[in-house]
Amino acid sequence: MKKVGRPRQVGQARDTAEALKRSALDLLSRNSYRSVTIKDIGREAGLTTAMIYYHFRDKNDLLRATIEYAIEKALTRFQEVSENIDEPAALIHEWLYMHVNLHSELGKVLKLIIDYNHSDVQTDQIDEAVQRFYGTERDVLMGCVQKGLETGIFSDGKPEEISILVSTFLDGAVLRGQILGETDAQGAAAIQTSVEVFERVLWSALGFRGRAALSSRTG
Amino acid sequence: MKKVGRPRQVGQARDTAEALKRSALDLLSRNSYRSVTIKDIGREAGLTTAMIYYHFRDKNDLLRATIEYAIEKALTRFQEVSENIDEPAALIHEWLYMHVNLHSELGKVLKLIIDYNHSDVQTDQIDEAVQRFYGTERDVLMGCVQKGLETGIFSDGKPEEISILVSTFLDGAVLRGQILGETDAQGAAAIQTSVEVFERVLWSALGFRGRAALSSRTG
DNA sequence: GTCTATAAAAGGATAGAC
DNA sequence: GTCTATCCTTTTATAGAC
Repeated sequence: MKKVGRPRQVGQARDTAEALKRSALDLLSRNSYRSVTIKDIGREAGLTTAMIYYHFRDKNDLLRATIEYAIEKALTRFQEVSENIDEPAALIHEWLYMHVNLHSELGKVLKLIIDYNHSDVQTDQIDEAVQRFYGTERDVLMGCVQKGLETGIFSDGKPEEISILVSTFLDGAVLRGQILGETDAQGAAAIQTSVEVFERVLWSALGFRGRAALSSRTG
Repeated sequence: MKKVGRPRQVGQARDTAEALKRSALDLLSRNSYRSVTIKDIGREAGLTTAMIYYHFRDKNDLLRATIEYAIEKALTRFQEVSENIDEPAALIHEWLYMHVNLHSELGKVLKLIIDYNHSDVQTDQIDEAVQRFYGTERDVLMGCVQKGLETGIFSDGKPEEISILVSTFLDGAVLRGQILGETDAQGAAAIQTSVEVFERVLWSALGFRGRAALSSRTG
């Protein structure tokens, strides 16, 4: 069922819709859904409110599109990291520090998910995107532990449990970055410290004894 | 400068103000500040909107009072736990499981703090209350580690680092409880699992070898 | 201390011109 | 595809009776 006929300025349209989503993401990561107005979003994108209703059904629809946009962008990052690293300990290491480096982006996603969960807007589409988001993390982490146990570099830990442990901790770390550091540097520093400590503790929980080689690369 | 003269129905007034704060807390823990209306809060408390303006300056003032109210209640709980337990490992254990048992209350506080941080309402009073909240946790945890190292039941770990590790993790756990379990049981289960795993990992990080005696009490 | 009624402002949404 | 102008609803806040 492909759309035919003349696609008039369709490139332009996509740009505008995306500009609106970017503006919405930016504003929604700093303020709640209800406190960000249609006018705010339009102004931020250099457009008027009417344009939002041309590209989206209503404000809720823009929220849906924005959350999906943010999650898909984050998932792309997730894949870039996880596809290029085979060695389990190295991948976990990268996973942890990806959260330090991208704490600002990931903080926005987390903030949006929290906001969405506490809003009256509930759609299957977003629910699935959120599930995909956390599911990907779970798959990556469980896969790492599993593989590490098989190859013998890890001697301890259940994949399911470690996965929950890590992703719960990282949620906390990213959240702290959001709560503490309004100034970006402060947030980054807070996350960095806690992740460093956590990594050491994690290696110990996994019975991993080769961290010196890894941490010299990034730390 | 003490107020004298007849304090007409002053007890009643305090009750009403507190009822409003309780209603506000309840609604604000499930919805954002901007999406909760003055009318909602009034209705929840069985009163009209005008009463809010009798007891509080405006909506922002009610938010401020509500956050302080929630934080003070949580701090009271914190003290109840930390005052009655001397042994460091037992106190840390209780601290962790307090977050499981009170995940609903603490989730509300966390939600309010996040909301406050992302609102345009910024007051020194609340900032101080938030600092006191996290400061208390920090003091308790650092105190435990310090004492444990001195008495020799812990053989490893820096107080500052462990404190950051634990409180960051617990933020994540409580947040997960909020995100996942709209149903209270689900949230509790999710937190419980992750805290159990974390506790084991933590004892290992502290070089603590007596956990069997402790976990049999609560686990 | 509490209510009813209402003013005043803000926000979401649409119609119609270009 | 985009803008201007505007309508309608919701929400905050106040005045005044009881």
